[in-house]
Amino acid sequence: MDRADVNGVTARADVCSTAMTAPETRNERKERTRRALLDAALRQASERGFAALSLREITKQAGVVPTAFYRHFESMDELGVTLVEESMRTLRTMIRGARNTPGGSADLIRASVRTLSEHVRSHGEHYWFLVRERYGGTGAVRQTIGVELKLLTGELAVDLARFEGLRDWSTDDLRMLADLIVSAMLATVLELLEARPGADAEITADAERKLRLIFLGVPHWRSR
Amino acid sequence: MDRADVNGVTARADVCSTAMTAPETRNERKERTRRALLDAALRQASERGFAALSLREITKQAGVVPTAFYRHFESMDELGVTLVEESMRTLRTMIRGARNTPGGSADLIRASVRTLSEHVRSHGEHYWFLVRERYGGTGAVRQTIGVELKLLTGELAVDLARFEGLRDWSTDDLRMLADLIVSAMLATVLELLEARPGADAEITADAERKLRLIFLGVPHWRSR
DNA sequence: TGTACATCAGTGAACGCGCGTTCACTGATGTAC
DNA sequence: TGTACATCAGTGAACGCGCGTTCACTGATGTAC
Repeated sequence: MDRADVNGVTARADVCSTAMTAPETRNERKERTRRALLDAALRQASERGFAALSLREITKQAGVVPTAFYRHFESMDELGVTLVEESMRTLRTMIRGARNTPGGSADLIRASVRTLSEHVRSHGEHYWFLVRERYGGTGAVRQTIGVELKLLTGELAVDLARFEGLRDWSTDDLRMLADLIVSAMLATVLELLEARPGADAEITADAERKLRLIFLGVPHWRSR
Repeated sequence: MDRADVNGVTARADVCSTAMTAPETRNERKERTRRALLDAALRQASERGFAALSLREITKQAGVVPTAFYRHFESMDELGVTLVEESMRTLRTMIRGARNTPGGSADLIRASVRTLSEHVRSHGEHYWFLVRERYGGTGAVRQTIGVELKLLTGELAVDLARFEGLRDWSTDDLRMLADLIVSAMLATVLELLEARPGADAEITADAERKLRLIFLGVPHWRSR
């Protein structure tokens, strides 16, 4: 496969102009090329890392000539930041999903971990990208992810403050707890990504146990 | 600086052949070039990631012509694996140091975290390399680190088994606990590496609190 | 509706550059006698 | 100790390749009248 031929629309339109194929405006076609570029970049970045990407390979996979790249992005960095934003949106969606599950504390842990693992399975490339670039990346991409993760940790701390045994915890202790949870869950994400798909149940059970252990300590915590 | 001039020995030997400068055999000089290559590679890899290295830049920094590289390594991959081994040796030294500190449980946490943070400060490049390639790397380098980290976690689990409250824990629970500790400490390492040096005290205090919280849950753990 | 013009996504040739790797070489160090 | 030869770390020219980026272009789509 040499060209993905994203823009073979013209031919198709000629063949079945009277059928129900969308007429597709110039803007729509441009947007489609843009997506093809982002998708190709995400796929490659989640495999080899963003730093190893080449503009020429991306455009080739997107079925477009190298110079066309500049019609959509000013530089690879701009594309990278766009990918961070999209991946972060995925992550936030997951967290919102986990937050909104009803049920008691034990069920909440189980439900949250399940939400996490399903999300990792269905958005693997976004999670690969985030984990990879968080630790292995450079420049704007890496930094943006770091900042966004700190924000998410902060939000989680606020969520935690609403729980029974945590109401009287200091802000700083809550942040510490949120931090601990986030790093445990990031490790879980990496395990899920690296594992053969069959091992999901084992990994999620493990993640649940880690969270359970952490929360077992909560009632006995003294700030000083 | 164009050349590091690792091998400017001849000139020096000419000038002060009667002084106490080492005569330096051919083997010693070769070893010195090898080290210069490894050092240059480690420095660059810990900044930009191993995947972004170029053989030509490494040899330039080592003060040697590109083709000389092949006198020491068959490929960049071979050099990479050597770097993993050296970094892992550093990590193991640290863990051995932490293991051998005497004192009670609370002191042990404090002393271990201190050992960790001092080690990260004095071997920053090794830790950058490990963290970067563990998550962001590819191929042999990444895989080797993953395996070695699993081994270390296993050793930690064995260590934990000796503690009072953990004697009757199942092997699997101990591994889970060790896993949790390792991921929390890896997150701490990354924080230390990214922080301005002044923030060390804060970060280590935070790491201590995380470990304390985890161990608070231990007496209340029920395996099933 | 039909025509004349503007827009602009995608093209393709061309550029200079740093890359990894080959090869035959040089000349100081090491070794055998 | 002195000489003749072997070793081999480092050299430098050369190669073909994929890279990012420039530029003038084409021709379908969109717009104004």
